[in-house]
Amino acid sequence: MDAFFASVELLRYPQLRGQAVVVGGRSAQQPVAQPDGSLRFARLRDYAGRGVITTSTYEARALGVFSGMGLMKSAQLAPDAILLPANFDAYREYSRKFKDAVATIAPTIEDRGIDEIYIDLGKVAEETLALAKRIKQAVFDATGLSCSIGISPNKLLSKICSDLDKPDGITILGLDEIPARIWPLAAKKINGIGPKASATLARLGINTIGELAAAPVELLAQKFGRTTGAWLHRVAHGRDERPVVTASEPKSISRETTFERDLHARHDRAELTAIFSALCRRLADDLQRKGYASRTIGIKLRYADFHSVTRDLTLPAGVCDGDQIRRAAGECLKRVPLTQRIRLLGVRAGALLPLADAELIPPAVQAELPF
DNA sequence: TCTGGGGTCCTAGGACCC
DNA sequence: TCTGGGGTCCTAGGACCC
Repeated sequence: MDAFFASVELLRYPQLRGQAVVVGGRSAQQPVAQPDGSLRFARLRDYAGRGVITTSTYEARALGVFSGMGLMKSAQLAPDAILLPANFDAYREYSRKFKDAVATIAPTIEDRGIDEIYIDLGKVAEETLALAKRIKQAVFDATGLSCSIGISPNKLLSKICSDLDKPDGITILGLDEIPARIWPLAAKKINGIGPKASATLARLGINTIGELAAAPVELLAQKFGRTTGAWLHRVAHGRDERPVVTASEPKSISRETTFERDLHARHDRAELTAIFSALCRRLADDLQRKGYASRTIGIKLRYADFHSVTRDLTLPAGVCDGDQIRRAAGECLKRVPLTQRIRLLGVRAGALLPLADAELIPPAVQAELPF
């Protein structure tokens, strides 16, 4: 989906169309109704506090403002951009709508998050371009939103292609076109090559996918390890055999929060304890609502210097009760250094078991366990 | 007053078992 | 008179993605 969160907001506030708009910031102000009936929108320059941009419109991107950028920094680049708080319930609703719309045409769909899917078109007997147009039309009819589609022989290439003609684009690619259309692209366009790997590649003089394809696989194996080296070689040649996976079970569920100001374990103990317990309760709610128990409870701390640590604890059986999670997480907390101020606290449930057939730790037994 | 929140996958070492 | 070779589970960290 194109600029998904921002585009959903524009459905609600069509008067903002054509303007630089960003979504993000937990404490961002909702628009305020004016006496004349119009809405007054917050501007980036008015924002104070922590937070990042989750999505920006293409007009905002033209000003250098992208997802992941800190709001305070983006305010310097685009002080007049409109800032809207995120409305996740609405995004989930539109996510459901666009996926359902695609499923009426091609039901073999792999979920890749709130705004992205892979579709297996192998069994859909229709000319490719007409099919792509029909899918886009179905998405638009269901949501009023545009999307960009890449069609190719595999997921790796389709993912790259979907990005080549954004927004509202269609890119169709055959294997014979890899040298001309894929090799000139930056190596980090490959899903799985992030900042670290591209930096390592750059140090080897490898910047494009074509340069990666031409690199000796022994060199890649030497710098990245055998498995990753062989993978880099394969993907640079456009090779990918992964199937479209239509169903999967969650591996972990977590809740975390970044504080408005860094907190100290001793000095701000009461506040930290309240936040910690609230996170555990929300995690317990999530688990029960989704029908899972967890056998491994973990915590995450991010210190003021942004360095993070995790600790986890595997239990003899599953838990999904807030107090039990709180106690297990409390044990984890004891194993973590607490001298530096803390900016983030999180709680995670791993080793998930379907609640229906999970062996649980009864609360009465829990009291006797060493945590 | 840089740097969210929710995930997945991989690696690597140590404990423990046969 | 050194101490094999598998295997699984647990823990911690890190890269990466949406």
